[in-house]
Amino acid sequence: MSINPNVAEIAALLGETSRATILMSLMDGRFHTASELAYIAAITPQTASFHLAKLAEGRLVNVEKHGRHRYYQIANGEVARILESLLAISPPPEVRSLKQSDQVQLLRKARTCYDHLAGKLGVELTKSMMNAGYLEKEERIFVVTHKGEQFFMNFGMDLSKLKKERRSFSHACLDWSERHHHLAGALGHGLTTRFFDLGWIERIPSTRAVKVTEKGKAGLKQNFNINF
Amino acid sequence: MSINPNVAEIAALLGETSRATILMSLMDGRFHTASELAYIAAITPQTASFHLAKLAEGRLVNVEKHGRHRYYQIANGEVARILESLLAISPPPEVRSLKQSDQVQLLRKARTCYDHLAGKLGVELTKSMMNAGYLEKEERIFVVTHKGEQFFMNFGMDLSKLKKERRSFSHACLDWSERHHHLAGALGHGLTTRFFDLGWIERIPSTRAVKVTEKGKAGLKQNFNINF
DNA sequence: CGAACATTTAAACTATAATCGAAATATGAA
DNA sequence: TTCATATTTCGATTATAGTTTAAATGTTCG
Repeated sequence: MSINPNVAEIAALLGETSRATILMSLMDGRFHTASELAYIAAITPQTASFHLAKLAEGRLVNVEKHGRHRYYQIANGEVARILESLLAISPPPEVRSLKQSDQVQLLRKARTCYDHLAGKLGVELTKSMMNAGYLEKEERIFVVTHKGEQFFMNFGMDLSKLKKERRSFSHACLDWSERHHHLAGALGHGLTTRFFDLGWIERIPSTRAVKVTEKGKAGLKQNFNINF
Repeated sequence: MSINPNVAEIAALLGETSRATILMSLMDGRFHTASELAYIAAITPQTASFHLAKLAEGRLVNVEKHGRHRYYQIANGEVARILESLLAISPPPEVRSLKQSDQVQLLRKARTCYDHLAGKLGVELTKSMMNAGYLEKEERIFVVTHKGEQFFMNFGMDLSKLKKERRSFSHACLDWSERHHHLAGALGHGLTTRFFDLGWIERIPSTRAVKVTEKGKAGLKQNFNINF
C-alpha cells in the first residue's frame, strides 16, 4: 500500500538500543572489530554479529575483512549526518552512576563526533574561529574567509586537498551537549587530524572522549585564544 | 550504561511502519486529524491514537485541539529534515499493484516534501533557477544571487519577509525519486505557496502529489523555461 | 597438522510492543 | 437532554524481534 520509500525499514535499524550504541561508537569515524563493538554494547558476539549483518544489509555500515577480524565503519557521510541530526533531538543520557556521570562530563568537555571535534572544545573552537574572522556561518555551512585561508595554511593544513574530498567541505553540526553548532565536514576533520598530529589532543581509550594535553592547552591559548 | 543521548528512543518512533506512514503523510506540512491519519495508515483509530501519543511525547509532532478534533503536525523543521535525510537513503517503494504504480508515478512527477516542491517538478525548477543564475549552490545551501533577488521580487515574493522566519532560509534537500537536490527551506516554501496562489499547481486529494494546471504549464514555460 | 581465536549460523526462548475490541470521555448537533 | 462523532483509555491477544546457547566456519600461529 505504501507509496513512499520505506523509511521505517532504515529507521528501525537505528531504533534498537544495541544497534544505536554500536553506531554511536562508530561515530568516531574509525574501524572497529565485531568483538570490540559487542563489548561496548554489552552483548554477546553472536548478537553483535546479528546486528552488524542487519546494519550492513541496510547500507548503514561497511565491512572490511582482514584475516580473522571484520572491521566495521559508518558507511558514509550521509549516514553520519542522520545520526548527528538524531543526536540533536534525542533525550540526553540518563545518569545512573557516579562513574558514568564522570564519563558524561568527559564527553561534554571534548569528544569526537564522527570524525570532527565536538563538546565544549568543538564549540569553543568554532566560536573562536568565527570571532577571529576565519569562518563565517551561512545557514548550515561555514564559509572560510580569505583571512581564514591564510590561517589554516599557516596552521599546516592543505585546504585545496580537503576541498577535493568527495564530501561536504564544511558544514555546521548541532552539538547535543552544548546546543550550539560546531564545525564538521572535511575541514572539521582536517583540523581534528592536525590537532592529533600536533599532539594537542589524545583519544581516551574505549570512548569517544578526547583529552587535551598540556601542549594542547598552550597551543589552544596561543592560536585560538581559548583557555582549556 | 549509555553515555550517549538516547538516539534509539527517537529512532524507534520512526522505525515502525504505521508511525512512519503517519509522519510521511504529515510531511505535506499541514495539519491532519487523528482519524484521517488512521485511515491513511490503515489502522484503527485506537491504534493511531496510541501512536500519535507516542509521537507527541517524543516531540516529533504537535497537537492542537479544536472542538472534538485533534489536529496533528510535524513538530518543526529539524524533524522534517531528519525525515528528508532518511528518505534519501531508504529503499524505494515496492510496487505491488497497478493502481499503486500510478500513484507512485504521480508522486515522482510532482509532490510536496514537507512544505516545498519535490519530484521531477521540484528538481527541474531548481535546475532552471540555477541555469538562469538566480541561485548558486554552495555545499548544502542555495545562495540567492542579485539577479535572483530581482527575479523573486518580480515574481511577487517578499524575500526579506522570508528571511525573517525562524528557520533555514534556503537549503538543498535530496530528492529520493530524482536523486538530485531540490530547493527547500523558507524560500522553497515561499515559492511553493506562490505557485498555489497563482493557481499553477493543485493538491491531489489524500496524497502528497500535486497537479500542474494548464495555467501552471504556461507559467512554467514562460518564467522558468520548463516544459511540463 | 592441531590449538586458539574471531566470527557467523542455527535453533529455541522470551519479552516487548503493535494491534484490536470494548468501554469511557469529550464535544457538537438536534 | 439525547444522539452521533472524534478520540482516548483499558485489557487481552498475538506476532515479531532480540537474545542466548550450541555448533559450525574460517583464520592465524606454533
